[in-house]
Amino acid sequence: MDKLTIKTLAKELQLSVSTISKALRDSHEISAATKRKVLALAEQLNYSPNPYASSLRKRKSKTIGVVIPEVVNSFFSQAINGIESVAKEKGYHVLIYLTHENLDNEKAILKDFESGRVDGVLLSASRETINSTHISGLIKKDVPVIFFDRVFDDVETVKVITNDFESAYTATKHLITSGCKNPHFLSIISNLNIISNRIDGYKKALQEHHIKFSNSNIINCTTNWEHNYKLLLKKMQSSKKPDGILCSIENLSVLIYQVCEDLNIKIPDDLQIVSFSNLDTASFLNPPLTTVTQPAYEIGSVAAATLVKALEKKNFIIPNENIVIPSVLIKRKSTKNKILS
Amino acid sequence: MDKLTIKTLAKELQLSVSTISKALRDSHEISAATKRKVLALAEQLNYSPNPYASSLRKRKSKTIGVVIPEVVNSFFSQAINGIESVAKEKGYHVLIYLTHENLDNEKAILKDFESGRVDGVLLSASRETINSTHISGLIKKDVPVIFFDRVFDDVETVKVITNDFESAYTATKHLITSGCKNPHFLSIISNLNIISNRIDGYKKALQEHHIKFSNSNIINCTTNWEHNYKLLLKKMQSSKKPDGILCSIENLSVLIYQVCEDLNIKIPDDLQIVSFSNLDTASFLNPPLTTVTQPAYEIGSVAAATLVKALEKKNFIIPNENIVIPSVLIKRKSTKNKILS
DNA sequence: TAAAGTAGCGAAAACGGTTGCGTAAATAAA
DNA sequence: TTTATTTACGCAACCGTTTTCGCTACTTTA
Repeated sequence: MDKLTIKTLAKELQLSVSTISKALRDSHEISAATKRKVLALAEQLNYSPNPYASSLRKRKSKTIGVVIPEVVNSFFSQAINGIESVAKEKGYHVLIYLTHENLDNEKAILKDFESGRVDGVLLSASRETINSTHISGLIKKDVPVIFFDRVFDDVETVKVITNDFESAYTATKHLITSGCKNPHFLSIISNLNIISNRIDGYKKALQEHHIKFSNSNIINCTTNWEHNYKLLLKKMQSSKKPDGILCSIENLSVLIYQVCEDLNIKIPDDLQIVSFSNLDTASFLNPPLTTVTQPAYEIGSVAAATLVKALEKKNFIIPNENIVIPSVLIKRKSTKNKILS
Repeated sequence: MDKLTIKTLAKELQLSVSTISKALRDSHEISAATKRKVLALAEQLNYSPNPYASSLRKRKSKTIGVVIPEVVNSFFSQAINGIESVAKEKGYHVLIYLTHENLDNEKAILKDFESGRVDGVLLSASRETINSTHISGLIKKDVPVIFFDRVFDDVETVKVITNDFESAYTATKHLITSGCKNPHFLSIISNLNIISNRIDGYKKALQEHHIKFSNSNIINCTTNWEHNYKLLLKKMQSSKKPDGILCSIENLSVLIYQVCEDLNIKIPDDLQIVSFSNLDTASFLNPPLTTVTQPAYEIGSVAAATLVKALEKKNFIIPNENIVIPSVLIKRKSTKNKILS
């Protein structure tokens, strides 16, 4: 079978390729009758235009690149869901890349994007990322980059985020009013805004309740599960062990549950826990986990919609703006919900 | 700034475009000295070749299309993880498409692939899919399609699956030997192989233990959460209510936990549950959920590796073969683990 | 020394659409 | 009827690479 191109149609209908092309794109230069004939034949032969030829000529790929740390994660998979829904609606295709929380991977991916493979980028930085210098190349090539969730302030673009500071503040306050005297902050070492913002919110709550903060209140995990486990095990057996934990990373909440089980620490009696988490199963954990639930789907869809809108404009300028979609604290049984006066 | 193409390099170095192209691709026709110069300039100018021009010319996109029902799902996100890892290693890009369990969406996506957008396809069918007729167009255009997990026997290609029949058999047997007299099968209406295979495995276990099977033993859910909830609620209050459930769909396990909580049904005393599931949180549910855990990552990576291998061959032929990677039954507290003689 | 082979590079034709411009015929305006 | 305008289409350049083929100069072999 011969390859089926626009030329096939042209020959068959005794028309020029340009006429076919215009007819297929519903140009006003072409008569309705001709359009009908062309569409009919295209349909009959099951013709579909080569996207790469089109992309080459139009300098548009109708493709967006999504760069995230990981996919096995409720937050990110929900965000993808949101992204995909608007991409599909707007006729865009989505390329997915995982950094696995590694900065070099992130750099390599963004570098590849300088080839023009994608029209725009949706990026959630890895935990190793310390600034946004590595995206300057993309900006220079007029490839818009929109950040979501894990953003950097030093780059002038749209950042779709949640209210990390307030959420951490509220969550910590919830721990304290539920009786915690020594709430800790469980997280990862990172230069990420979301982390520092959450820490700040946490600190503010401590301050308001006259609980003095020390650096040992912050438990920093790594990517090494074994190491993290031992770290937490040790922490939970120390003399000044926490009676409350604000967990900043969804995956770590499972870890702290594990440690509590192994050490026979009762939640919430011995330790209260609230975690930033989008787990569907939060309410069915033992005990049900109090969560700061982020609007992951919305963050993804808003980021994608903003990007697409920019791409469709003639001379798009990405405003330097934060779009904040608030998280919600869902109180469950891993905290006591006491009301203190 | 002028656009940076192979011509820019050619002009700068007083060489022809073909020489540049060959140098960049490390052709033996080009001297080492020239290659060095070209590479150096390319590096210096931060040149990266246009992938669409290359794809057009080479008729290869180095891109694979991944079509799955949903992404907010431990199994599929782990599978993506596996797919991405081999794609990255082999220099392939991955386009993600979600069917949302809808056959029309699936058809539309596969239809789009006939344009040559992707070199190959990794497909896990939607629950509505009843056969594989809609992929014949792709096959005709020599776009290899490899199925994973949710496969169809009627298409001659590689199918990467797990041992659904045996797993369901083993899981059901586990329920029965743990004391269940009336184990039910919780699932969805679908023509999918995985469903019928699991039902067959379930039936075989019943038969071996002389438990008579009736159609009412199979609880069929839809995509409507509310409807499913009511259905289960009713089922669990009926006179012949189940004392054991084999849940065939990960998402439904949360539902049954919810119903049990609302009806104050004790797990595992009143109802034992085992679910096909890849939830990280399974061991921390209340009670910990006995699961048939599928090798999701491996299924994804094997499927991707097989596809890539086929794509790299000159005249690839996709063998008609099943690659079976076994699941493992992990017994936890949602079943009793009694040992009956 | 002549014939044959090889190394290194360039010209040009693809790959499959898109688009600015030109033009002939048809229609409208003068 | 003449002129201006519109309609509908074709021509050909172009998007940025890749690849075949041909050419020259140089090296090897008989």
